Amino acid sequence: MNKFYITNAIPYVNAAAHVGHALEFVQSDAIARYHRLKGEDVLLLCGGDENALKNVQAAEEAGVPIQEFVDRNTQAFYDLSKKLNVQFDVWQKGSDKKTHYPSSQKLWELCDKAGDIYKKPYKGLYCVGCEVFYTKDELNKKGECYEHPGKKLEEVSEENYFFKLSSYQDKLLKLIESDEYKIIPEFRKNEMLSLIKSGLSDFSISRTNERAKNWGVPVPGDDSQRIYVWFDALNIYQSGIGFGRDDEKYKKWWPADVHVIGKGIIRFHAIYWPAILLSAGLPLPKTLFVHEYFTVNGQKMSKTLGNIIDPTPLVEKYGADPLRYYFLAKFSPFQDGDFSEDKFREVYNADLANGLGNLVARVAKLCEKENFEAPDTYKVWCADVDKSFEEFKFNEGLRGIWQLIAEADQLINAREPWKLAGEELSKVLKDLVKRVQEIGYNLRPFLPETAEKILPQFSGKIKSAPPLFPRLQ
RNA sequence: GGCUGGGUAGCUCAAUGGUGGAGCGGUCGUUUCAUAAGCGACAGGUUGUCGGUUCGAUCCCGACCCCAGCUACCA
Repeated sequence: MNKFYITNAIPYVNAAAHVGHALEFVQSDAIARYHRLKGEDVLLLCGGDENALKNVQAAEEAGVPIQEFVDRNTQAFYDLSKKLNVQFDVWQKGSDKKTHYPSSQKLWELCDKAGDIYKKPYKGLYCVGCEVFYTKDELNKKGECYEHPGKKLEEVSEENYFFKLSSYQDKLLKLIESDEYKIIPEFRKNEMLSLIKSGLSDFSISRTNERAKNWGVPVPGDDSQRIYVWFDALNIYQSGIGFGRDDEKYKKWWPADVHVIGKGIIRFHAIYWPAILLSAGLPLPKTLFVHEYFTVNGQKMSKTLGNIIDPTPLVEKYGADPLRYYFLAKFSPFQDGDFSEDKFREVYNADLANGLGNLVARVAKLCEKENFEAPDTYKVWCADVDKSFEEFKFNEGLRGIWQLIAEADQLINAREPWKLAGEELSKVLKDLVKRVQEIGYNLRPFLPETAEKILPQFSGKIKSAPPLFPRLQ
């Protein structure tokens, strides 16, 4: 049995989840379910990026101890995943001292042994908002960072450890160019290639305890420093499957078959991460699937704009599958798409209530009246669905399924089964039931709850049931 | 500023170097198995602007305008 290891990006837990997180959860879950249903041995991982300094700041602001703060926030993300019927097999917390700490320290030691970690005094412009050092050419005309215009940068000097990213420029270029580490979509791959060609600089991978406020994974062999963000956060993909503590498990699952991420963190996944793994002598992930973002009225969601949409009330109001459908069917993963509840409601009525739900209801009723007994479930994957998971174009797979729904509706109108009887009627019903079974079967990775209602309803004696998706007024 | 993506019917998007398509919404007709659902029909949009290449461009080239994103701690 083939293993398939997929990771969802580790949410940054300094703030609450928004619909964008929900989108990625659902995408990862659909991919994982598809491969699981294909008979592969699948593991889907997510977790909490908890060691970042912003968490410390946010916790202080909230007046809550750091650990309690990250536990609470991470839990909120996990709860959201459950509400969306997303099945994470592993939820790895970055602040877990037993599992994650030793794993990140091992990774550090491997890179250190390879001679890729060195200490040097670093003097730089530090943005307190970003918790990051910038070089002059990374700042706007006023010498401020783009994320926090109006905020003056501090000149800070401290000794940090650095990772020799510059040594891996040529190797990375080859690996990405050849698709040995495949970046999807193509335009993101090209973006990364040109970034690598423009030259890579070494990056800082530690902070003093003071700056880190004693939060995060201690640097092995130097208790005055903590491992800094990305070196540690990316390693959750490994620590969650036993790296550094359970070799058997790690060897079974690593490397990741797919990392699912949003475009905002592509550099770290496309460049930092493979370089770190190369240094440590570990296998590289196979595919990086980079999705775009939700916008609201054409603009990015941001705290400063105050246009962040909380998915939780939406799931509670409409249920997981309607949202999953809207996310997966009505957006291209490779293009920003505008999210709106009004549009969602329109889609709900048109596609779910009038389309899928109504078809299931009308066929069920026709069968019930005839005491029709279903033949075995028709178990065939649609070509559109297979293709959509190969290419990560979930919207196209669902479009294919909705084509089947339209064809079934057309068939009913054409054959008018309510006017038929006997042999002729059962032939039509048999055909219709087969179609509904096919639809239910293919719906499983996308709308698991709905599929789990349709398939049992259309086996054995078929009975009418309450509407799958009551029409919204 | 640099880089990326995009500007096509009310909305969301697709398409090809050769008389501009789909879905949704809307309008009209029709059916009754069904969730006031289904089916059928209709929709005239100077395909961002200006030039160029071409027998011919929405699709190729150039310039420009507009929108969005990334610019090293964003799903």
